[in-house]
Amino acid sequence: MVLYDAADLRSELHQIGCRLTPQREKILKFFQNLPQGNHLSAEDLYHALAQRGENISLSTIYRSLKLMARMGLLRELELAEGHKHYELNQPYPHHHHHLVCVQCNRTIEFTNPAILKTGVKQAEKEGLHLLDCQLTIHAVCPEALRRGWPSLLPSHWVCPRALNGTVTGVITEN
Amino acid sequence: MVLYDAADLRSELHQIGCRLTPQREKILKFFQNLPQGNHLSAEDLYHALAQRGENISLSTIYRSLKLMARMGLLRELELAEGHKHYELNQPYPHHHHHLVCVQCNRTIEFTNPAILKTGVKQAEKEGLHLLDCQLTIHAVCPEALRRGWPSLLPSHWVCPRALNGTVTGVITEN
DNA sequence: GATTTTATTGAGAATCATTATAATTTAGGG
DNA sequence: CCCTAAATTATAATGATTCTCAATAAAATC
Ligand SMILES: [Zn+2]
Ligand SMILES: [Zn+2]
Ligand SMILES: [Zn+2]
Ligand SMILES: [Zn+2]
Repeated sequence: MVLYDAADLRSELHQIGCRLTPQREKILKFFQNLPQGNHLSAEDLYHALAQRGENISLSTIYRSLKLMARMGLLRELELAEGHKHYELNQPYPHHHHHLVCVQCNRTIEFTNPAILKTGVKQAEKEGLHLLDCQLTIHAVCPEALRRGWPSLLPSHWVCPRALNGTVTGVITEN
Repeated sequence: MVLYDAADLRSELHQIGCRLTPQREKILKFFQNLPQGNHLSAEDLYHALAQRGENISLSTIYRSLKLMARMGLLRELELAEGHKHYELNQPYPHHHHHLVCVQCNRTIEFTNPAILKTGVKQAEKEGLHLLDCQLTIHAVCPEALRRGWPSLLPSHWVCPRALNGTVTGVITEN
């Protein structure tokens, strides 16, 4: 786990012409003390801090999250909920990915170094500078499947799961 | 490439208690005729169809995109722009992933069967029904790096790229 | 330490994407 | 062809995020 103290953070900020403020310090510290596996929205963070007596305005929360994500201190996640979530950005070997149930939003983390390697290779191949690399697996729990969800899937839908499956419709070579 | 004609689409829709409408037919057909590598937002699609003289209301566009994504006909993508993008959902072996420049939004597709395998394995392990599996690689082009972007990255930021890199701050075992 | 400069904060307005509402139209089973 | 439920449309409403600007506070300079 990588820890930035106030001095580290000040130094990182100064390098890009930004200042260390109590708000930024508290936000980063909050993420550092958050148990692994938590993914907070701006609103989540706002309320969590408020509960601790730290009243940081929502504007500042949004601004800080974006800034710190750009700085590489936080990681911005698109899970399955319509708003962004953030977590501490842990470099390899703590880099991980997410499996999300689109029905109940349960999120499971898993590591897989091969994926990061793929990202490194792909970015290199295209001459780009890699920033992040996220595998997001969308799924539904069996309970959800039983009621509601399956009715919206074509009965024979086999996509990505179907490594060798058949599909209806005309299949043409492309 | 998988092609659904009107009859196929009607059948898919009827299975879930929905009707075939000219709007739905036109939208699907539009995606089927779209060159590989295009990723349209709702607004994009709205305008593209309008240009062809097909005036489908934005509400219907939004509703159809969501429906078809749930049906597995389309794939919903979270690229780097603040709105969703859609493409035809091609099952394996056409399943692919995306490398995005967060500066210019250029998006490059690539295939990698190992990633889908990881998704299948992970979902299975957790007892979930896999729906989709997307590796999204965020990067910036060198031009962007030169001006602007690098200034917002700590000079020594090495994350995910740094398979063996060093990081400032206190590193503790976790 | 006081002064000056400039980034940052906070409250609220504004914007953007998306979803909901309700009246009208239409698909498709009978 | 008729009837009912589903779908479309225009519009309002929502929700997340960003913007604006006056007030505040870092930190560079004196
Ligand atoms: Zn995580
Ligand atoms: Zn959430
Ligand atoms: Zn694509
Ligand atoms: Zn776009």
